[in-house]
Amino acid sequence: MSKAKATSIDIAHLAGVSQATVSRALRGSPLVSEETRERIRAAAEQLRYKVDKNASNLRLQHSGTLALLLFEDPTTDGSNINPFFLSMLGSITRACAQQGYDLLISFQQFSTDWHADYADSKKADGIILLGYGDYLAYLDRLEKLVAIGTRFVRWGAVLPDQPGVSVGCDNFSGGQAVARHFIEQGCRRIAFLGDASSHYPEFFERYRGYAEALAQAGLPVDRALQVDAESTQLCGHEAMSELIARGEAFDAVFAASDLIAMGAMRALAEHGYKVPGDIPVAGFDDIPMASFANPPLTTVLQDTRRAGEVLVDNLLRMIRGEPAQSMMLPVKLMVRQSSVRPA
Amino acid sequence: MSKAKATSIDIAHLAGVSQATVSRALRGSPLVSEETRERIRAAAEQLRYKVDKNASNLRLQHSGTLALLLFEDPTTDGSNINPFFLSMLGSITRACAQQGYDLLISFQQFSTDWHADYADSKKADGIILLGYGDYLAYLDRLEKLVAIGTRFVRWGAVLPDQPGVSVGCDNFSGGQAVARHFIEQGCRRIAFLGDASSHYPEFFERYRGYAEALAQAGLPVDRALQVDAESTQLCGHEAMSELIARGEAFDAVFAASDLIAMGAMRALAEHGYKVPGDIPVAGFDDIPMASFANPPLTTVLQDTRRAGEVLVDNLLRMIRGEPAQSMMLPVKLMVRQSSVRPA
DNA sequence: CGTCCGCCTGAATACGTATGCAAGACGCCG
DNA sequence: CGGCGTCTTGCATACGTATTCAGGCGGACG
Repeated sequence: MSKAKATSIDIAHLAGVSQATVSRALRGSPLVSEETRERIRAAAEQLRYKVDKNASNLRLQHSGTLALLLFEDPTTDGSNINPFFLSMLGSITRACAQQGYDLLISFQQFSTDWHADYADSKKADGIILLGYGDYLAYLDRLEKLVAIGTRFVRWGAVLPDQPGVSVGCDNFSGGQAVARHFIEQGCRRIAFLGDASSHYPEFFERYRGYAEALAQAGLPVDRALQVDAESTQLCGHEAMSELIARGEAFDAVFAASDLIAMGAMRALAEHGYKVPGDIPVAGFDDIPMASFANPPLTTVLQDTRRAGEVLVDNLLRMIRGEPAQSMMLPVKLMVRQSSVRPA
Repeated sequence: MSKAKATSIDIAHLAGVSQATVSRALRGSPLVSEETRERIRAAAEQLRYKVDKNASNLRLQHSGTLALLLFEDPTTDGSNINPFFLSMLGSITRACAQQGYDLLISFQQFSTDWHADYADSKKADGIILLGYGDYLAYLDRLEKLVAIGTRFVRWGAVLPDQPGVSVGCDNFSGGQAVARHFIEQGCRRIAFLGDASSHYPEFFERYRGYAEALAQAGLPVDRALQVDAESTQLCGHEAMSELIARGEAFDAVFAASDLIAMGAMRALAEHGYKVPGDIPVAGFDDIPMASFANPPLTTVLQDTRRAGEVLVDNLLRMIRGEPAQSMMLPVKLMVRQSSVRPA
């Protein structure tokens, strides 16, 4: 085995043609005769030749790669990533592979100045943005990305007049479905655990759906039943404990994410509440853990597989210069044991 | 905003120097005076210049990128990836970032002919191999990788005389610890759910540790208590059901992975066994789900954070031409409720 | 005053591929 | 026999950066 990697010139030499012909042959150009192509293919095989992507990309001015930027709350210690995003990551990877693109992934502190390094440096043809965080603080960066013409799509709440293309699930309907599910069982004071401000529009949409369902049923929306919480078990535990400490009466808990719900269930148990007997609970996301919780957690399924495909598809469309649109994906209420009061 | 990306020549023009000086200045060469460097930095800032990685990599003959190849059993439907590997992925990403490398990830069907495309095509300087699968079938590919001089490390069982560098946890001791934990509680017929052949050396090592602990306690190793299972909940459920159907008496279950354990617990419940009252259960991996199982699952913790660091560190060492060694990481038994019989 | 040296800069080139342009071979038609 | 079109190939060049080599400038020293 010779040490140096073979180049197209080596192949040309071996096959008795010019380097240009080698390049054409291997890229499937119709200009080269089948006979020559076969000879070149054999030579390439023999020398274990692989096209040098750096050279190729430089020449072609694209990279055949997408970048996935995963933002994290600086609060999380980092060893365990939000499982919902991991699930998205899996489906995005798969969608990329299917389209013949490589995927570069990078974890970003939400605070750092990331802008569009990957795209600017031509390491990636486009960017996928994923992660919770303070949306309003984030907005001006999105605008900057649009201004400099970076191709990107983001996962998150889909709202009117957003910069760039966004894909997200129908958080509003999801929130509505959960609240209705509780209302149908006779619950009247449903707590909401999760931030509910425009800084966190995904949670906010879930909250708005919940509030809408209450209003439609003629029930009051009591802000005393809402407690801020980021999407971690710890925050869920704290939020639940705080609500209990407030002494406010409640007869159901809607957590804005499954992690929050699991923390809340633990806190409820610690305070002697039975789930769902005393207090039914529901979450949002349908992470794999949800169906293994004790009791199995009612939640709202986001179709991550579909989401990954849509994200990648939209991004590739932008890269090709075709029009791309923001899109809202349907959700599905998964009723499990945690939310159903025994009759 | 001009459409075309700025190049080093544009910067040179603007700063009134040559392209060579721009390159030197931005790479921190001591050859350029501080005053000039500052002028160039300002010009680069103004034009939003970013080094073109493709050109840079072509010139430097390296990519500043590592590739992570994640193998999957063809059996899994693919929408959900083994959470343990996701956890590894998270820690590897982090370790890469810390070292200033980008990470390219790719899911591979175990059967496809992957060899070393990423490294050969210079998209990555080295490769990390991750995933279960038939080790013996896989071996000749590893040997081929070594033969063509591809830099790679793999996660898996660490055995004598393996091709290349491997990093894995101490599966043998882990298996031993679990078995001892059961034996101390008076269990004598401990079932083992998971493949136990040299085709799946990680599980096999766990099995060997288990067998060793039994032998040391003077207990017989009964092959009738072992059932093959791959690392999914479904397989765990099937394996457990089969063992019950066999009518073989058993008084504890050691599952070779947490997913298997969770499937097994469900099967036990379906057949009316209480865990841990009737049958204590333990798993392996300590995936995040384990502590949320019902009851919380006793398992063996693999330190994925450390594992990621060691993998990346070893790989970078190889890339730099320094010596790298296979390495076995310690494990820790996490005793939770699922394995402790009420007194 | 000439020479040498240290410090900084520019010209030129290489990295490996893809493609526009020109041209050779061949056949066909006028 | 010349001209034209088709099919295939080679030559030359461009992509943007990093580095080698050569040289200019000023000061110090003999």
